[in-house]
Amino acid sequence: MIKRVAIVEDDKGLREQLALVLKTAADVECVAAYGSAEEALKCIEAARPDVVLMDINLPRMSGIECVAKLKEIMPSVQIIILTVYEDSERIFHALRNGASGYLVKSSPPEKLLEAITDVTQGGSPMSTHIARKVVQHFHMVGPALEEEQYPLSPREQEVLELLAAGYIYKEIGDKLSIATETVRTYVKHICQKMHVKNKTEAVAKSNLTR
Amino acid sequence: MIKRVAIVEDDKGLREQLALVLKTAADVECVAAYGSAEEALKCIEAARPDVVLMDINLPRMSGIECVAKLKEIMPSVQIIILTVYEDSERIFHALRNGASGYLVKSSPPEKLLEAITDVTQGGSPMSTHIARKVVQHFHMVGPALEEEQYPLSPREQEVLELLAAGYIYKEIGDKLSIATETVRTYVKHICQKMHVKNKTEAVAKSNLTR
DNA sequence: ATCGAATCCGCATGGAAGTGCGGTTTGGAA
DNA sequence: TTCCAAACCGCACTTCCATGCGGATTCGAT
Repeated sequence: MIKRVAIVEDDKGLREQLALVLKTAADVECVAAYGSAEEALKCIEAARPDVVLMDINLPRMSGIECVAKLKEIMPSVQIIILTVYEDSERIFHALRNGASGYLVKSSPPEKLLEAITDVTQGGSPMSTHIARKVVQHFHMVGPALEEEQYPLSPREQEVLELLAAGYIYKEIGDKLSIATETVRTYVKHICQKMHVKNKTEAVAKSNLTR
Repeated sequence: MIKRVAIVEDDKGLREQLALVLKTAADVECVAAYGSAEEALKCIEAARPDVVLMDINLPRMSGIECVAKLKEIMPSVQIIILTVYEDSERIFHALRNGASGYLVKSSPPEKLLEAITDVTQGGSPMSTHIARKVVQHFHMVGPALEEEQYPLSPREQEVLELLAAGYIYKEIGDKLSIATETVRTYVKHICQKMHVKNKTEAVAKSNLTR
Protein backbone atom coordinates (compact mmCIF):
# COMPACT_ATOMS: atom_id res chain seq x y z
CA MET A 1 0.00 0.00 0.00
CA ILE A 2 1.35 3.37 -1.04
CA LYS A 3 1.44 6.08 1.59
CA ARG A 4 0.31 9.52 0.51
CA VAL A 5 2.48 12.12 2.19
CA ALA A 6 2.16 15.90 2.40
CA ILE A 7 4.83 18.37 3.49
CA VAL A 8 4.36 21.63 5.38
CA GLU A 9 7.63 23.53 5.52
CA ASP A 10 8.30 27.19 4.84
CA ASP A 11 11.89 26.85 3.72
CA LYS A 12 11.81 26.17 -0.01
CA GLY A 13 15.13 24.40 -0.08
CA LEU A 14 14.29 22.01 2.72
CA ARG A 15 10.82 21.45 1.29
CA GLU A 16 12.25 20.31 -2.02
CA GLN A 17 14.88 18.27 -0.31
CA LEU A 18 12.23 16.41 1.67
CA ALA A 19 10.23 15.81 -1.48
CA LEU A 20 13.32 14.30 -3.06
CA VAL A 21 13.81 11.94 -0.15
CA LEU A 22 10.19 10.82 -0.43
CA LYS A 23 10.67 10.13 -4.14
CA THR A 24 13.41 7.63 -3.38
CA ALA A 25 10.94 5.32 -1.66
CA ALA A 26 8.78 3.05 -3.76
CA ASP A 27 5.88 2.91 -1.30
CA VAL A 28 5.63 6.64 -0.64
CA GLU A 29 4.09 9.33 -2.79
CA CYS A 30 4.50 13.01 -2.12
CA VAL A 31 1.03 14.38 -2.86
CA ALA A 32 1.51 17.96 -1.74
CA ALA A 33 3.95 20.49 -0.34
CA TYR A 34 2.94 23.73 1.33
CA GLY A 35 4.94 26.73 2.44
CA SER A 36 2.61 27.84 5.21
CA ALA A 37 0.04 26.53 7.67
CA GLU A 38 -2.71 28.60 6.08
CA GLU A 39 -2.05 27.21 2.64
CA ALA A 40 -2.00 23.67 4.01
CA LEU A 41 -5.28 24.07 5.87
CA LYS A 42 -6.96 25.43 2.76
CA CYS A 43 -5.82 22.82 0.27
CA ILE A 44 -4.94 19.71 2.17
CA GLU A 45 -8.28 18.00 2.03
CA ALA A 46 -8.04 17.73 -1.72
CA ALA A 47 -4.64 16.06 -1.44
CA ARG A 48 -5.97 13.34 0.89
CA PRO A 49 -2.64 12.58 2.57
CA ASP A 50 -2.19 9.67 5.00
CA VAL A 51 0.77 11.35 6.63
CA VAL A 52 1.83 14.96 7.05
CA LEU A 53 5.39 16.05 7.72
CA MET A 54 5.06 19.26 9.69
CA ASP A 55 7.65 21.89 10.40
CA ILE A 56 7.16 23.78 13.65
CA ASN A 57 8.71 27.10 12.85
CA LEU A 58 6.25 28.47 10.29
CA PRO A 59 5.46 32.15 9.72
CA ARG A 60 2.27 33.46 11.39
CA MET A 61 0.53 30.26 12.50
CA SER A 62 2.95 27.78 14.06
CA GLY A 63 3.11 24.14 13.09
CA ILE A 64 1.79 23.21 16.51
CA GLU A 65 -1.40 25.17 16.03
CA CYS A 66 -1.64 23.80 12.53
CA VAL A 67 -1.54 20.26 13.93
CA ALA A 68 -4.62 20.92 16.04
CA LYS A 69 -6.55 22.39 13.12
CA LEU A 70 -5.49 19.66 10.74
CA LYS A 71 -6.62 17.01 13.17
CA GLU A 72 -9.99 18.73 13.35
CA ILE A 73 -10.63 18.57 9.63
CA MET A 74 -8.84 15.25 9.05
CA PRO A 75 -8.91 13.26 12.30
CA SER A 76 -7.34 10.18 10.79
CA VAL A 77 -4.29 11.85 9.32
CA GLN A 78 -1.01 10.96 11.00
CA ILE A 79 1.28 13.88 11.70
CA ILE A 80 5.02 13.75 12.16
CA ILE A 81 6.69 16.85 13.52
CA LEU A 82 10.01 17.78 11.98
CA THR A 83 11.95 20.28 13.98
CA VAL A 84 15.21 21.54 15.36
CA TYR A 85 13.57 22.32 18.71
CA GLU A 86 13.93 19.80 21.47
CA ASP A 87 12.32 21.66 24.36
CA SER A 88 9.72 19.80 26.35
CA GLU A 89 7.15 22.56 26.06
CA ARG A 90 6.89 22.29 22.30
CA ILE A 91 7.05 18.52 22.34
CA PHE A 92 4.21 18.08 24.80
CA HIS A 93 2.12 20.74 23.17
CA ALA A 94 2.49 19.13 19.78
CA LEU A 95 1.69 15.69 21.12
CA ARG A 96 -1.34 16.97 22.96
CA ASN A 97 -2.55 18.61 19.79
CA GLY A 98 -2.52 15.27 18.05
CA ALA A 99 0.90 14.71 16.53
CA SER A 100 1.95 11.07 16.42
CA GLY A 101 5.64 11.35 15.70
CA TYR A 102 8.42 13.78 16.43
CA LEU A 103 11.71 13.79 14.57
CA VAL A 104 14.63 16.16 14.68
CA LYS A 105 15.48 17.63 11.31
CA SER A 106 18.91 16.12 11.39
CA SER A 107 17.43 12.64 11.12
CA PRO A 108 18.85 10.71 8.18
CA PRO A 109 16.58 10.00 5.19
CA GLU A 110 16.14 6.34 6.04
CA LYS A 111 14.88 7.27 9.52
CA LEU A 112 12.38 9.61 7.94
CA LEU A 113 11.03 6.95 5.60
CA GLU A 114 10.98 4.42 8.42
CA ALA A 115 8.98 6.92 10.47
CA ILE A 116 6.38 7.27 7.73
CA THR A 117 5.92 3.52 7.65
CA ASP A 118 5.79 3.30 11.44
CA VAL A 119 3.21 5.96 11.82
CA THR A 120 0.83 4.35 9.34
CA GLN A 121 1.18 1.09 11.22
CA GLY A 122 0.13 2.49 14.55
CA GLY A 123 3.57 3.36 15.85
CA SER A 124 4.96 6.64 17.12
CA PRO A 125 8.40 7.28 15.70
CA MET A 126 10.45 9.62 17.82
CA SER A 127 14.03 10.70 17.77
CA THR A 128 15.60 9.07 20.74
CA HIS A 129 16.42 12.37 22.44
CA ILE A 130 12.85 13.50 22.04
CA ALA A 131 11.70 10.26 23.58
CA ARG A 132 13.95 10.91 26.53
CA LYS A 133 12.21 14.21 27.18
CA VAL A 134 8.91 12.40 27.23
CA VAL A 135 10.26 9.73 29.52
CA GLN A 136 11.66 12.37 31.86
CA HIS A 137 8.18 13.75 32.09
CA PHE A 138 7.13 10.42 33.55
CA HIS A 139 10.06 10.42 35.93
CA MET A 140 8.81 13.80 37.11
CA VAL A 141 5.08 13.33 37.38
CA GLY A 142 5.26 9.64 38.09
CA PRO A 143 6.70 9.55 41.59
CA ALA A 144 4.88 12.75 42.47
CA LEU A 145 1.61 11.07 41.68
CA GLU A 146 2.59 7.70 42.90
CA GLU A 147 4.40 8.31 46.15
CA GLU A 148 1.02 9.48 47.29
CA GLN A 149 -0.56 6.24 46.20
CA TYR A 150 -2.81 4.49 48.61
CA PRO A 151 -3.16 0.72 48.78
CA LEU A 152 -6.74 0.61 47.62
CA SER A 153 -8.04 -2.85 46.87
CA PRO A 154 -9.30 -3.48 43.33
CA ARG A 155 -12.87 -3.29 44.52
CA GLU A 156 -12.27 -0.02 46.31
CA GLN A 157 -10.65 1.34 43.18
CA GLU A 158 -13.75 0.46 41.19
CA VAL A 159 -16.00 2.18 43.67
CA LEU A 160 -13.80 5.26 43.59
CA GLU A 161 -14.04 5.44 39.82
CA LEU A 162 -17.81 5.25 39.92
CA LEU A 163 -17.90 7.95 42.57
CA ALA A 164 -15.87 10.13 40.23
CA ALA A 165 -18.49 9.51 37.56
CA GLY A 166 -21.09 11.01 39.87
CA TYR A 167 -23.07 7.91 40.76
CA ILE A 168 -24.82 7.59 44.08
CA TYR A 169 -24.31 4.58 46.31
CA LYS A 170 -27.45 2.81 45.14
CA GLU A 171 -26.37 3.07 41.50
CA ILE A 172 -22.88 1.89 42.29
CA GLY A 173 -24.27 -1.08 44.17
CA ASP A 174 -26.43 -1.97 41.18
CA LYS A 175 -23.53 -1.64 38.75
CA LEU A 176 -21.25 -3.82 40.86
CA SER A 177 -24.07 -6.12 41.96
CA ILE A 178 -23.47 -5.56 45.65
CA ALA A 179 -25.58 -4.05 48.40
CA THR A 180 -25.73 -0.32 48.94
CA GLU A 181 -24.47 -0.94 52.45
CA THR A 182 -21.37 -2.58 51.06
CA VAL A 183 -20.69 0.42 48.89
CA ARG A 184 -20.98 2.55 51.98
CA THR A 185 -18.44 0.30 53.69
CA TYR A 186 -15.99 0.66 50.82
CA VAL A 187 -16.30 4.41 50.80
CA LYS A 188 -15.55 4.41 54.51
CA HIS A 189 -12.42 2.37 53.88
CA ILE A 190 -11.37 4.55 50.97
CA CYS A 191 -11.68 7.71 53.03
CA GLN A 192 -9.76 6.16 55.90
CA LYS A 193 -6.96 4.89 53.70
CA MET A 194 -6.63 8.18 51.85
CA HIS A 195 -6.92 10.28 54.99
CA VAL A 196 -9.67 12.44 53.57
CA LYS A 197 -12.90 13.81 54.96
CA ASN A 198 -15.34 12.59 52.32
CA LYS A 199 -15.77 10.97 48.93
CA THR A 200 -15.45 14.27 47.09
CA GLU A 201 -12.00 14.91 48.50
CA ALA A 202 -11.06 11.31 47.81
CA VAL A 203 -11.99 11.73 44.17
CA ALA A 204 -10.07 14.98 43.95
CA LYS A 205 -6.99 13.43 45.49
CA SER A 206 -7.11 10.37 43.25
CA ASN A 207 -6.91 12.36 40.04
CA LEU A 208 -9.60 10.50 38.16
CA THR A 209 -10.94 12.37 35.18
CA ARG A 210 -12.35 9.61 33.02
CA MET B 1 34.09 3.84 24.88
CA ILE B 2 32.94 0.35 25.72
CA LYS B 3 29.52 -0.03 27.26
CA ARG B 4 29.23 -2.50 30.12
CA VAL B 5 25.90 -4.29 29.88
CA ALA B 6 24.12 -6.60 32.32
CA ILE B 7 21.17 -8.89 31.56
CA VAL B 8 18.29 -9.79 33.89
CA GLU B 9 16.15 -12.49 32.28
CA ASP B 10 14.81 -15.68 33.82
CA ASP B 11 14.63 -17.72 30.62
CA LYS B 12 18.05 -19.35 30.20
CA GLY B 13 17.72 -19.69 26.44
CA LEU B 14 16.83 -16.08 25.85
CA ARG B 15 19.46 -14.94 28.33
CA GLU B 16 22.21 -16.71 26.43
CA GLN B 17 20.81 -15.52 23.15
CA LEU B 18 20.97 -11.92 24.34
CA ALA B 19 24.53 -12.44 25.53
CA LEU B 20 25.44 -13.68 22.07
CA VAL B 21 23.96 -10.66 20.42
CA LEU B 22 25.97 -8.41 22.74
CA LYS B 23 29.13 -10.26 21.82
CA THR B 24 28.69 -9.36 18.16
CA ALA B 25 29.21 -5.69 18.93
CA ALA B 26 32.70 -4.36 19.33
CA ASP B 27 31.77 -1.55 21.69
CA VAL B 28 29.65 -3.62 24.06
CA GLU B 29 30.70 -5.97 26.79
CA CYS B 30 28.32 -8.29 28.60
CA VAL B 31 29.51 -8.09 32.19
CA ALA B 32 26.80 -10.11 33.90
CA ALA B 33 23.63 -12.13 33.37
CA TYR B 34 21.14 -12.92 36.12
CA GLY B 35 18.14 -15.23 36.21
CA SER B 36 16.19 -13.32 38.85
CA ALA B 37 15.66 -9.87 40.28
CA GLU B 38 16.98 -10.93 43.68
CA GLU B 39 20.21 -12.25 42.22
CA ALA B 40 20.68 -9.09 40.19
CA LEU B 41 20.12 -6.81 43.17
CA LYS B 42 22.64 -8.75 45.23
CA CYS B 43 25.46 -8.94 42.73
CA ILE B 44 25.03 -6.13 40.27
CA GLU B 45 27.08 -3.51 42.04
CA ALA B 46 30.21 -5.60 41.59
CA ALA B 47 29.58 -5.85 37.85
CA ARG B 48 29.37 -2.04 37.46
CA PRO B 49 27.19 -2.06 34.34
CA ASP B 50 26.36 1.10 32.39
CA VAL B 51 23.23 -0.44 30.97
CA VAL B 52 20.86 -3.14 32.19
CA LEU B 53 18.57 -5.12 29.92
CA MET B 54 15.60 -6.03 32.08
CA ASP B 55 12.92 -8.59 31.48
CA ILE B 56 9.55 -7.79 33.06
CA ASN B 57 8.15 -11.22 33.66
CA LEU B 58 10.47 -12.50 36.37
CA PRO B 59 9.54 -14.98 39.11
CA ARG B 60 8.68 -13.45 42.50
CA MET B 61 9.83 -9.85 42.14
CA SER B 62 8.85 -8.37 38.78
CA GLY B 63 11.26 -6.52 36.56
CA ILE B 64 9.33 -3.32 37.19
CA GLU B 65 9.95 -3.48 40.91
CA CYS B 66 13.52 -4.43 40.23
CA VAL B 67 13.96 -1.26 38.18
CA ALA B 68 13.01 0.88 41.15
CA LYS B 69 15.40 -0.91 43.48
CA LEU B 70 18.24 -0.91 40.97
CA LYS B 71 17.84 2.82 40.46
CA GLU B 72 18.09 3.28 44.20
CA ILE B 73 21.42 1.54 44.55
CA MET B 74 22.81 2.66 41.17
CA PRO B 75 21.08 5.89 40.17
CA SER B 76 23.17 6.44 37.08
CA VAL B 77 22.56 3.06 35.49
CA GLN B 78 20.45 3.13 32.33
CA ILE B 79 17.75 0.50 32.17
CA ILE B 80 16.13 -0.84 29.04
CA ILE B 81 12.98 -2.92 29.49
CA LEU B 82 12.67 -5.95 27.26
CA THR B 83 9.21 -7.40 27.17
CA VAL B 84 6.36 -8.94 25.26
CA TYR B 85 3.85 -6.80 27.15
CA GLU B 86 2.59 -3.67 25.48
CA ASP B 87 -0.06 -2.56 27.95
CA SER B 88 0.07 1.05 29.08
CA GLU B 89 -0.07 0.15 32.74
CA ARG B 90 3.24 -1.68 32.70
CA ILE B 91 4.84 0.83 30.38
CA PHE B 92 4.02 3.83 32.53
CA HIS B 93 4.88 2.04 35.70
CA ALA B 94 8.29 1.00 34.39
CA LEU B 95 9.02 4.50 33.11
CA ARG B 96 7.98 6.06 36.38
CA ASN B 97 10.25 3.66 38.20
CA GLY B 98 13.19 4.96 36.24
CA ALA B 99 13.50 2.88 33.09
CA SER B 100 14.91 4.82 30.15
CA GLY B 101 14.07 2.53 27.26
CA TYR B 102 11.38 0.05 26.41
CA LEU B 103 11.77 -2.51 23.64
CA VAL B 104 9.57 -5.40 22.63
CA LYS B 105 11.38 -8.71 22.67
CA SER B 106 10.80 -9.19 18.98
CA SER B 107 13.13 -6.30 18.20
CA PRO B 108 15.93 -7.30 15.85
CA PRO B 109 19.51 -7.50 17.21
CA GLU B 110 20.63 -4.34 15.49
CA LYS B 111 17.80 -2.40 17.17
CA LEU B 112 18.89 -3.76 20.50
CA LEU B 113 22.48 -2.68 20.01
CA GLU B 114 21.34 0.69 18.70
CA ALA B 115 19.23 1.06 21.84
CA ILE B 116 22.22 0.42 24.07
CA THR B 117 24.14 3.15 22.31
CA ASP B 118 21.18 5.54 22.40
CA VAL B 119 20.57 5.10 26.06
CA THR B 120 24.18 5.86 27.00
CA GLN B 121 23.99 9.02 24.90
CA GLY B 122 20.98 10.42 26.67
CA GLY B 123 18.32 9.01 24.40
CA SER B 124 15.30 6.88 25.16
CA PRO B 125 14.99 4.05 22.67
CA MET B 126 11.46 2.76 22.41
CA SER B 127 9.75 0.38 20.09
CA THR B 128 7.49 2.49 17.97
CA HIS B 129 4.31 0.84 19.23
CA ILE B 130 5.37 1.45 22.79
CA ALA B 131 5.98 5.07 21.94
CA ARG B 132 2.49 5.29 20.55
CA LYS B 133 1.06 4.22 23.88
CA VAL B 134 2.99 6.98 25.54
CA VAL B 135 1.85 9.50 22.96
CA GLN B 136 -1.74 8.40 23.38
CA HIS B 137 -1.38 9.22 27.02
CA PHE B 138 -0.76 12.81 25.99
CA HIS B 139 -3.70 12.78 23.60
CA MET B 140 -5.82 11.70 26.55
CA VAL B 141 -4.71 14.03 29.27
CA GLY B 142 -3.93 16.98 27.02
CA PRO B 143 -7.26 18.10 25.61
CA ALA B 144 -9.01 16.90 28.74
CA LEU B 145 -6.95 19.37 30.70
CA GLU B 146 -7.06 22.38 28.49
CA GLU B 147 -9.89 22.27 26.00
CA GLU B 148 -12.77 21.22 28.19
CA GLN B 149 -12.87 24.44 30.12
CA TYR B 150 -16.16 25.56 31.55
CA PRO B 151 -16.98 29.23 32.01
CA LEU B 152 -17.08 29.14 35.78
CA SER B 153 -17.07 32.50 37.48
CA PRO B 154 -14.16 33.23 39.84
CA ARG B 155 -16.36 32.69 42.84
CA GLU B 156 -17.63 29.38 41.50
CA GLN B 157 -14.07 28.33 40.86
CA GLU B 158 -13.17 29.07 44.49
CA VAL B 159 -16.08 27.03 45.73
CA LEU B 160 -15.09 24.16 43.48
CA GLU B 161 -11.58 24.17 44.88
CA LEU B 162 -12.85 24.05 48.42
CA LEU B 163 -15.16 21.20 47.51
CA ALA B 164 -12.14 19.33 46.18
CA ALA B 165 -10.47 19.89 49.52
CA GLY B 166 -13.32 18.06 51.17
CA TYR B 167 -15.01 20.93 52.97
CA ILE B 168 -18.73 20.90 53.64
CA TYR B 169 -20.93 23.81 52.66
CA LYS B 170 -20.89 25.38 56.08
CA GLU B 171 -17.08 25.41 56.17
CA ILE B 172 -16.90 26.85 52.69
CA GLY B 173 -19.33 29.56 53.63
CA ASP B 174 -17.21 30.46 56.64
CA LYS B 175 -14.01 30.52 54.60
CA LEU B 176 -15.49 32.74 51.93
CA SER B 177 -17.57 34.72 54.41
CA ILE B 178 -20.85 34.00 52.70
CA ALA B 179 -23.95 32.15 53.79
CA THR B 180 -24.20 28.40 53.52
CA GLU B 181 -27.20 28.90 51.30
CA THR B 182 -25.11 30.89 48.88
CA VAL B 183 -22.59 28.12 48.69
CA ARG B 184 -25.43 25.79 47.87
CA THR B 185 -26.49 28.12 45.07
CA TYR B 186 -22.97 28.14 43.61
CA VAL B 187 -22.76 24.39 43.67
CA LYS B 188 -26.04 24.23 41.80
CA HIS B 189 -24.67 26.57 39.14
CA ILE B 190 -21.40 24.66 38.90
CA CYS B 191 -23.19 21.36 38.35
CA GLN B 192 -25.43 22.91 35.73
CA LYS B 193 -22.58 24.52 33.83
CA MET B 194 -20.48 21.38 33.91
CA HIS B 195 -23.37 19.08 33.05
CA VAL B 196 -22.69 16.76 35.96
CA LYS B 197 -24.87 15.05 38.49
CA ASN B 198 -23.26 16.24 41.72
CA LYS B 199 -20.32 18.01 43.28
CA THR B 200 -18.21 14.85 43.36
CA GLU B 201 -18.42 14.41 39.61
CA ALA B 202 -17.76 18.11 39.16
CA VAL B 203 -14.56 17.83 41.14
CA ALA B 204 -13.51 14.74 39.20
CA LYS B 205 -14.14 16.45 35.89
CA SER B 206 -12.31 19.61 36.88
CA ASN B 207 -9.05 17.80 37.68
CA LEU B 208 -8.25 19.60 40.88
CA THR B 209 -5.71 17.84 43.01
CA ARG B 210 -4.20 20.65 45.02
C1' DA C 1 -33.13 51.58 29.69
C1' DT C 2 -33.00 46.88 29.76
C1' DC C 3 -30.81 42.68 30.01
C1' DG C 4 -27.76 39.18 31.67
C1' DA C 5 -24.27 37.57 34.63
C1' DA C 6 -22.30 37.50 38.98
C1' DT C 7 -22.81 37.89 43.64
C1' DC C 8 -25.56 37.18 47.40
C1' DC C 9 -29.47 35.07 50.56
C1' DG C 10 -33.63 32.01 52.37
C1' DC C 11 -36.54 27.85 53.18
C1' DA C 12 -38.87 23.35 52.92
C1' DT C 13 -38.34 18.56 52.00
C1' DG C 14 -36.67 14.04 50.80
C1' DG C 15 -33.00 11.61 49.67
C1' DA C 16 -27.97 10.84 50.17
C1' DA C 17 -24.01 10.59 52.79
C1' DG C 18 -21.26 9.98 56.99
C1' DT C 19 -20.52 7.64 61.61
C1' DG C 20 -20.18 3.91 64.54
C1' DC C 21 -21.11 -0.26 65.67
C1' DG C 22 -21.94 -5.03 64.41
C1' DG C 23 -21.33 -9.23 61.55
C1' DT C 24 -19.73 -13.52 57.85
C1' DT C 25 -16.73 -15.85 54.53
C1' DT C 26 -12.67 -16.79 51.92
C1' DG C 27 -8.06 -17.21 50.90
C1' DG C 28 -3.39 -16.25 51.42
C1' DA C 29 0.76 -15.11 54.46
C1' DA C 30 3.30 -15.83 58.61
C1' DT D 1 -3.24 -22.66 62.79
C1' DT D 2 -3.53 -18.22 63.56
C1' DC D 3 -4.02 -13.83 61.65
C1' DC D 4 -5.17 -10.40 58.39
C1' DA D 5 -6.97 -8.31 54.27
C1' DA D 6 -10.57 -8.33 51.18
C1' DA D 7 -15.18 -8.76 49.96
C1' DC D 8 -19.48 -8.82 51.54
C1' DC D 9 -23.84 -7.22 54.41
C1' DG D 10 -26.89 -4.71 58.07
C1' DC D 11 -28.90 -0.98 61.12
C1' DA D 12 -29.48 3.19 63.84
C1' DC D 13 -28.62 7.84 63.91
C1' DT D 14 -27.03 12.40 62.50
C1' DT D 15 -25.62 15.42 59.31
C1' DC D 16 -25.25 16.91 54.72
C1' DC D 17 -26.72 17.49 50.05
C1' DA D 18 -29.89 18.13 46.10
C1' DT D 19 -33.94 20.19 44.29
C1' DG D 20 -37.03 23.63 43.45
C1' DC D 21 -38.87 27.59 44.47
C1' DG D 22 -38.35 32.38 45.77
C1' DG D 23 -35.76 36.76 46.32
C1' DA D 24 -31.99 40.75 46.47
C1' DT D 25 -28.10 44.06 44.50
C1' DT D 26 -24.53 45.53 41.36
C1' DC D 27 -22.22 46.22 37.21
C1' DG D 28 -21.21 46.19 32.57
C1' DA D 29 -22.92 45.58 27.84
C1' DT D 30 -26.35 46.32 24.28
